[in-house]
Amino acid sequence: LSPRPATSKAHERLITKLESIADLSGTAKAALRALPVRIRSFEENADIVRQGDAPSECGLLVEGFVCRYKVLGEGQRQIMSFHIPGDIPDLQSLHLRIMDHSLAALTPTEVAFIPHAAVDRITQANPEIVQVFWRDTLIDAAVFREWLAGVGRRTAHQRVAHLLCEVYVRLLSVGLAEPGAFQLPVTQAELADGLGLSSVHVNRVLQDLRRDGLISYRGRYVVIGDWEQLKAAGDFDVGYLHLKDGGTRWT
Amino acid sequence: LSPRPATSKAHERLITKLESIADLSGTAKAALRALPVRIRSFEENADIVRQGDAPSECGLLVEGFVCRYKVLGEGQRQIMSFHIPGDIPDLQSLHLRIMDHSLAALTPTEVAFIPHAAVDRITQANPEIVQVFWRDTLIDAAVFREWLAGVGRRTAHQRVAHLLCEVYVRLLSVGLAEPGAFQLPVTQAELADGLGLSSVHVNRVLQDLRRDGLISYRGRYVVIGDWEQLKAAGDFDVGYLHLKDGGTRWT
DNA sequence: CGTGTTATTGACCAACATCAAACTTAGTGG
DNA sequence: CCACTAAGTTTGATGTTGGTCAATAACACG
Repeated sequence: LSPRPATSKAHERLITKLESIADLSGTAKAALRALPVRIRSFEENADIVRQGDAPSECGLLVEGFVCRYKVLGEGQRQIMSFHIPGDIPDLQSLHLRIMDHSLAALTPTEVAFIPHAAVDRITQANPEIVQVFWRDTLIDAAVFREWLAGVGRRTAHQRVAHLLCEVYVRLLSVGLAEPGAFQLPVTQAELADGLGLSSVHVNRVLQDLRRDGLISYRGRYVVIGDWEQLKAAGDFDVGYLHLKDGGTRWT
Repeated sequence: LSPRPATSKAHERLITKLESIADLSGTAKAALRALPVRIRSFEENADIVRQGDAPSECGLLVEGFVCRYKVLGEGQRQIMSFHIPGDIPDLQSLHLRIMDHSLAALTPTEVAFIPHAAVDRITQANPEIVQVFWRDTLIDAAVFREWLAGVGRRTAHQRVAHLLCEVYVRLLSVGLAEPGAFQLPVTQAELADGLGLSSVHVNRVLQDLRRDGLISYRGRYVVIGDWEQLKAAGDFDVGYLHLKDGGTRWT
């Protein structure tokens, strides 16, 4: 579907993302732009990759929102991360052949698939690119750690506030949020699955945050009422996102 | 302190560990054995690296038990992983300069520090080694995901059982557990901080597991009473550890 | 033996889950 | 433009897992 503009958009998204976490030389950017991609669309709720699969490509998210999740024994779901355009949520499949979790579209989505072989080639030819890609997967891990700490030790209020801060800063860092507001195209049940809470409780906490003026929202559009208080409520410290400038630009 | 035997032990530990998750060529092993290390000891409870540090070396654990942890706003602690000999818990510091968490010795510990410069050199010279190291950090991330799912969605009983399974299999896979039994040199309060529970509750759950014959222990020595039931109780599936043979050898 | 840490117990409590119903909203087709 | 529907949000009532506090018992170590 519309290969020309979509592919170049894919490449620009990727470069924007990588430049938010590291510096890229001209050569590196050129090499990245030469990466072959195959665009595919997914509808809301479709699985992009499934636990147990052994994919031979990585999916670069071009448009839409995506999550990683596991389904546990009793049929409960835990979402382990949300992803925004520019992310490659299954970059890890490059060296971990069997998926230990699934990837699903939370909105209608456009994904640019890049063959593992092409990624292998570009990384072997260009040590700078191994570094950024590796770094990107390490930042994923840092985010998992932060979530783990949150689910393990933070209250429901802190968790919700923290998540809002995280999504906002990440969107900002790739130019996908306006100052003070952003799209969060996710149901409260999905938030709950990411926060280790019930959707009922998420709803109540969101109401508290609105009542206290920290945020407001209509539909899936979130407006930040008081950034400082929201950060405080979420015990949020950007450090763990390892953005290029330490994230100072966004806080 | 005793450089000769300690260093070679460090290298053997590393190689054993890496061979549990990937195949290594002779060249790769030779290169790894040439890695310069500086051995240091830490006492129980000492911090090895601290959140906010920008280490210039990676620590390869040679002897002892180590954990990664974060301290949150209200002074609560969340342990995010336990590490056993052969692990390089801060390998990530290679591409994530500022530590977003701390590393502490849970027992008297021996760590072999490897300068980042040396790791950079060995990886640039040997694509096989980038792959294993990268893979190792990806497996760390997979473990975080599994813990996240556990803390988010599993009951206390499941979490405790799951953790016991995990530690057991990981020790087995590097030859540090006998069949059916292993050392777990960790207090119940530390387990609690890893599981997102209170130490009181961990104690009660452990008693249940003993009463039901799934495990038994004296001091810090755990004996598995019924492996199948323990796995079932913990909803444990080795897949996420991404061991070389899929982990089938250990289950 | 004493002393400090860790494990265990009991009583009580709170955060959050569950269940179920009502209300909104956005979309769809007539 | 108006039912009609399905998804999502909100509310209330009630239940449970696991937390907190505090005291006691076991150890381990010098």
